[in-house]
Amino acid sequence: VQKQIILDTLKSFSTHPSADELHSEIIKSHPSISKATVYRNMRHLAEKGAIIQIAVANDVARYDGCVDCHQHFICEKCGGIFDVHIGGDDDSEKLNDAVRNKYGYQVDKCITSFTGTCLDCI
Amino acid sequence: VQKQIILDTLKSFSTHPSADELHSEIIKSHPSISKATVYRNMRHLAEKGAIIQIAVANDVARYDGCVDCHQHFICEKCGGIFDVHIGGDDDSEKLNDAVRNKYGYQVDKCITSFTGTCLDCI
DNA sequence: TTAGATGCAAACATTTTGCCGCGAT
DNA sequence: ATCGCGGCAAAATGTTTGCATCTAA
Repeated sequence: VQKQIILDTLKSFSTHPSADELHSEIIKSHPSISKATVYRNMRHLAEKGAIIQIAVANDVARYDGCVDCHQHFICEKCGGIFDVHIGGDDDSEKLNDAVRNKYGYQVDKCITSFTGTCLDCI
Repeated sequence: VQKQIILDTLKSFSTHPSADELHSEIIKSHPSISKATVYRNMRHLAEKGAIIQIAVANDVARYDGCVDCHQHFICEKCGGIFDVHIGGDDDSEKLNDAVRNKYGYQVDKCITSFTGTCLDCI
């Protein structure tokens, strides 16, 4: 199954690659894997919750193989995405509960993204 | 200038329309405005900070004419986006400062998005 | 008269799909 | 034999751009 190759390759990234970047990396070791397969499996993995899809304004979708770190810092200069660990699950749950109580929605999760300028770009 | 028409129409929405939805609404009153103009002006307005572009996973870009309410709840069933007001600017600033202190990035803002199921879809 | 804005259509990039073949159960 | 997965290319989608035109300063 190619799914495992794709998942392993994604996890080997410290950055958060797009499907295209991931495919470029994968074909170095598995030249026959097609882009469609990468896209298909990325979607399946994201639906299963095995990976996280990061939606970025004015940019393609990026993927994160680490499902535990839910926060990202996005540099508006270079487009880089960096992991951020602020607060904890408690804080997230507190926010989720606040939304549940105030609006009645069924809240699955919350994601906080920071934007600005990264160290290299300053 | 069509920019004002576009901005006014966006502000008349209680929902957060895509560029396409916004264009459909605009041509009801101004039939000659083209999609390219809508896209162009949306980008300019978003760059100026007059409107907010909302990036959604597996969906097109949506726009928000209200720049003050920075939080959204996204329904994964119907794709609807709803405004959420939890916490305040203080909380945001506290998070921003935490990221600044821990990582040294220049943090412009943070956005918290909640996902789950909305009232209609429950 | 110049600079910017607009409409139209074509171009573009990203992502999805159809179809066929393959391999495992 | 069947069923799902994968490769390839084509399609679909959303967004941007080139160009000619028009308007306003």
